[in-house]
Amino acid sequence: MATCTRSASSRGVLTSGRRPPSFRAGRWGVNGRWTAAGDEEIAACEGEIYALANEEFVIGSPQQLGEILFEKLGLSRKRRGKTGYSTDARVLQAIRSEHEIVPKIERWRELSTLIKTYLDVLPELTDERSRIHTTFLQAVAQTGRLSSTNPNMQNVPIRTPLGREIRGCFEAEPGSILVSADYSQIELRVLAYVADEPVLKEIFKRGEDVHTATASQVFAVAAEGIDPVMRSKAKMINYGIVYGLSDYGLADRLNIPREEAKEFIDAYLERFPRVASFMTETVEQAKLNGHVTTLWGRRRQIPELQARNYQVRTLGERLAVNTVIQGTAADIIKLAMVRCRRALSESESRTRLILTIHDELLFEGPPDEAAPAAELIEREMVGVWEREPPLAVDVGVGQNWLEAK
DNA sequence: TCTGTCACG
DNA sequence: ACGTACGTGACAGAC
Repeated sequence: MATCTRSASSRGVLTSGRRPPSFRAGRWGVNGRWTAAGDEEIAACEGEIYALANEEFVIGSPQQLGEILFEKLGLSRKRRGKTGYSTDARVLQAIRSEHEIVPKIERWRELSTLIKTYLDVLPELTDERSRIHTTFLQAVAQTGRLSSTNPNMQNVPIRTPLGREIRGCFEAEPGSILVSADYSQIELRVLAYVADEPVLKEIFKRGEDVHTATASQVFAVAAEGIDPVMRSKAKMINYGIVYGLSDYGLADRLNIPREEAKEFIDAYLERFPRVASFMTETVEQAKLNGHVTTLWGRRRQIPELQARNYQVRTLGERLAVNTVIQGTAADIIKLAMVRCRRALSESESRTRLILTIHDELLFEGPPDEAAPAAELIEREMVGVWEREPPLAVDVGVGQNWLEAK
């Protein structure tokens, strides 16, 4: 992979270098059986869905699916888009218990997405060494992040059990090993710093689990009393704050009444008051200047703030706050890439940076170098930032990308 | 070509 | 009262 500094490419395009992660045909043979199983399960799903709907239709058409669910079967209509009622994953989740067809559709969606987008495509993109080469775009994402295309290596599945199988298909070259290093909750740490919020900073300085600690603050319950449901609500609130969520948005995502969502947000802002003032001050400044800047001076113009249209203007307000946080995190990982490459080179390491995914760096190198390389990488990533709260990095080593994570 | 959906962070 | 979470890229269906 070529190094990615801000001046690296005037055309804004970088291709990954000689050693991208491989997607091995051998391994694929094993998974060939799995894909066959996937195809069979999809076919079975289809049959069951048609039987429950009492007709055949194109399941992949949101229009036709909407007619079946909301007109023929009379299920609850949630959000609507430009052309009709939404049938997206959140809607299906909310109406899952209303009809047994819904879980079948959810399963069909999961299988068909993973097979069509990844399993059918990636093996076709391997080179003669079974390796895959992505292209990084440096001048697309408005926040300063890199993006990845053809194929997009920054959205390889991991969240579901099936998705994890796909992640595991990316293997180190024979005789090499992968080292994955990711920043832990980098955006929330950046928020704690830029907002100078003492309670949030303290959570990170103590090394506590930030979502559990937030749940404890918001719900006024001791950390020991926080169950997984409360923690996941707090996680939603934590990230929602970074993105500028509304009570309506939180209510929709947590499937709770709007009043309750409003109470959660109010409780959060009361417990972390400097986050509230950071948001209003950032928006105020952005309205005056017409732009925001990240900690390292990356600038984003936000013309939306001048719009007369309310919807566009409030979008501008969310962009202002989010760009400072996401953009600063992008600055940090770019600096980390430069530092890691330089330090590996100076120590005459044979370990190479092969992929960057917003808060994660992936390296490949000789197995006997993995331990010292992991130590070096962690040191360089943490060392980008000498502020409070500190950054934290999780490092893993493995033969494939799933094991390394 | 647009829209909806969904994969990741 | 408004409309309702940020940033991407890929795929399928509708027009």
